[in-house]
Parts: sequence; structure tokens; C-alpha cells
Amino acid sequence: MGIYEELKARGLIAQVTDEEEIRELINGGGARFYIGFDPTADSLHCGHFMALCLMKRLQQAGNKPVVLVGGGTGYIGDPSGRTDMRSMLTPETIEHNCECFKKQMERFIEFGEDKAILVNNADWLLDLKYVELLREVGACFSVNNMLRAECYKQRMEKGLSFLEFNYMIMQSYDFYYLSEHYGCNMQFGGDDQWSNMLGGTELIRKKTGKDAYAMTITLLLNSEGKKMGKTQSGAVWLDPEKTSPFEFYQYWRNVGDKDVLKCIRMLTFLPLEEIDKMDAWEGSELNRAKEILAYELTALVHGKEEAEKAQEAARALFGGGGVSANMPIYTLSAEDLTDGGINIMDLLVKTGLCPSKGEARRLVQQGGVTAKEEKVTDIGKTFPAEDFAGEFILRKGKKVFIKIELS
RNA sequence: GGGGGAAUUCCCGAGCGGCCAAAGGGGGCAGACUGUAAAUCUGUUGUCACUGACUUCGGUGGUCCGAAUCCACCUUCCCCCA
Repeated sequence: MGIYEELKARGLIAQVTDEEEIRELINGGGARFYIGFDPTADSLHCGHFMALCLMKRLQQAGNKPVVLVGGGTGYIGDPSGRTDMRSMLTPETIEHNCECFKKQMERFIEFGEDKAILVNNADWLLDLKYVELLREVGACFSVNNMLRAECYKQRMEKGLSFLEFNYMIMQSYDFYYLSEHYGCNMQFGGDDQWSNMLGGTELIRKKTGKDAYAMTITLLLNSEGKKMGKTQSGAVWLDPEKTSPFEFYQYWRNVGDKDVLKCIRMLTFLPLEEIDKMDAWEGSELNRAKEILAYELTALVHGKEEAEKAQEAARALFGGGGVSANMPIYTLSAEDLTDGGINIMDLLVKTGLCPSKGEARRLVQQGGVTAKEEKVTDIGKTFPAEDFAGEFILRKGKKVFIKIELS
């Protein structure tokens, strides 16, 4: 089975410009492909992770990846699939984010001679001359066609600035540039990038007469059609400072039944035969599949050691077992105590389990707080210092908990 | 360039000068049920010293005993005409 067939079997391929050509190209290791990442934040997130995995798979099959960091396109902001305008980033932020991206990527992709290379489109986009560009590139685009593009649809109702409208041109130019200077013949990206990518293949064809190909990765949606890798508080980040390995593990441990196999297939590197066996799993067995998913992904992103720790902590907490050494810890200092003890509400707020006392009060009154294996329902409850001598686990609901120590 | 409209709490969206911390929905959080899932049901969802007080309705001033609500200016956005 070639890499193309594997990608297909994993459900990773959404759209391709020319299936036959692409199959031949990547199965034979002849692709020099690029994927672009815009520096919209100071850490990569799950969506990027999928793209990086794809890169890795293709690299293993002998193809040469080009990672493009959007230091230039970051100045514009991709309107694709958005209903509102992105906030403009300052040059400093963009540069900082680019640096963060680079560091994180090095964990996944091998860079170097004859391996992957990393480029930044700021190097060529920022020096472009307006009129020159209009004549060279602008002439190749039909506004009529652009307006029909899927990526602008949502914005046609709410308004689209000229700045963002030009994003497609910039991305197309990137492809053209990489094709000319790095021999890039293929572009990959998220499915929301499709129209932007087609813009590139068109431009290359018009300017050089050469064929270039594009392929998009299926967006990872859950069974309700929502993008995965997002939580109420934002994205699931790859940076352990922003999303701890444990939280990361828990996110995947908690995916819906209907989504587990899809995730395993698309995101992990487990052999397909093994995954196919899991297809038959149901009920509690399926629950095990979630554990596998969570472990595999955490190991990929944070390393085996962190994955084991997270798994152990999760098992200890939810399996009814003892207390794990890997729980998040909050250290109380002597100043936190009043009269040698601390009130439950102060404790909840101090540890960050609750953002305000009002919420802490509500939580306690509704029976959502457990301390030392006992439900706390009295908002006046106070714990004397001695209580913290042994294991003190404070728990909010079923899933959020913290170990408290007294310094 | 001309004309019209909009900005409300996490999001959408209602809101008569006092009865507005502001309807309703979504989302979130918690409880019940479970498999750390989904679905369902219940409670809750500005802050605090919580039967009370305080800060909030794009911004700045103003009118008024009293303003999310009225006026002026500003900012941003949308629509129509050119």
C-alpha cells in the first residue's frame, strides 16, 4: 500500500486537484510539497498538528517537505471560513509567534540538508512592489471568480475588507514563488484553504505553464459537525504551558463515542490493521480505545514520559485508585491561612478552581465540591492547617481537581 | 461623495426615562443518570462584606430627581445610491 492509499484509508484526504498525478507523485516520493502556517498565536494547536503529522507521513515516504511560516501573510489575515475580521497583529507579535512555531515544529519534523526546510514568506512578500505585483500577478486573477470562492462566502454577508480579500493572492503568490525558487510542485493544507490553494495552482499554470497540485486535509469534525481541538476556553494547544499534558490527554480521553475511531485513524501513527480491529469495539471496550487515543497523541506531542504520567494520573483519579503523584499541585503558604485555617471559598478561588467567590459559593451550594473525599456543602467550612498534613485533594465536579500542600 | 441603520453581559438577541444586573436562546459550570462518552432532566450563569451594596449596555460629554433608553460629538461596522 502506498502512502496515498494509506492517507485515503485514514480519511485524511478531503480534496485533490488530480488524483492520478498526486498518487504517483507522492507514492514515488517525488513531491516537494509545502504547508503554510500563519502565526496567529504563540503556539501551534491541534489543527496544525494534523498538518505536521501529514508532513511526517509524507516525509517518511520519501517526499520533501517545505514548512512555510506566514510571517508575511500574518500581516493580512486569512478570511477563510471566518465571519469576522481577524484582529491585526503587530509586527513584533508576528515575529515572536513565528519563533514559537519554529521551536515547536522542530519536535515533529526533521529539518536540515536534504530533509525538511523552513521558509518564511515575510522574506519575499514584504518586499513586493504594489504596481509591479498588480501587473505581474493581479492580472492573472479574476475578481468574478474570487468572489465566487467558498472561502469568502461567509464574509460576503458580513463584509470583507480589501486587505483580507488579498489574502488569496498572497497565498497564491507563495506557491508560485516556492515553485520557482524551491521546485515546489504541491501544496497541502486544511480543507478551508482549498480556494486559496487553487489560486496558486492557477497562477503557476498561467505564469509558467507548469502543473502544480494541491490536496487538502479533512477538517477534523466531531459527530456534531464542530471543529475538534477547541474547548470553551479556546484551542487545545501543543505548548505544555498553555495546555498541560494532562489537559491534553483528558481532551482526547473525553471525545465522543462516535468520534474515537475517526480520531485514531486520522491522528495516530498506529498501523491500520490494528485500528481496523478496534472498529468492532463497543461499550467499555470503546472506552479503552479512548485511552489509547489519548495516550498515543499525548506521546506524540509531549513525549512518552509525559503521556505515561498523564495516563497514570487519570487512572488514579477516575479509576477510584489512590492519589497520583502527577496531579496538579497548589502550594498554600502560611499567609494564605487566617487563624490557622482556610475557608473553603478562599481555597477554591486561591487554587484557581473558581474564578470568583460567587461561583465558589454556587458550586459549594450545588454540591459540586469535594475535599478529602468528602462532599463540602457548607460555604462556611474551614479547614485547619492540620488537614493539609496528609493528602489533600480538592475536587470540582468530576474532572477538575488539584492537590493541595502546605509549605 | 450622498442617504439610511447598527453597536447590550461569553455568543446571538430583546429591552416602555424609574418595576433593569437587564427577557429569550445558545454556550459554560454544577447536580441526577452513566462508561471520565452521548442523549435527557434539574439548578445556575456580573462582582463583593450576597434579604444589602457596588460596577456594567461602543467612547466622551450633556439633559434629568433618575439614563442601556433622550441630546451632542467621536469611533467602528452594515445597507442603499454614486
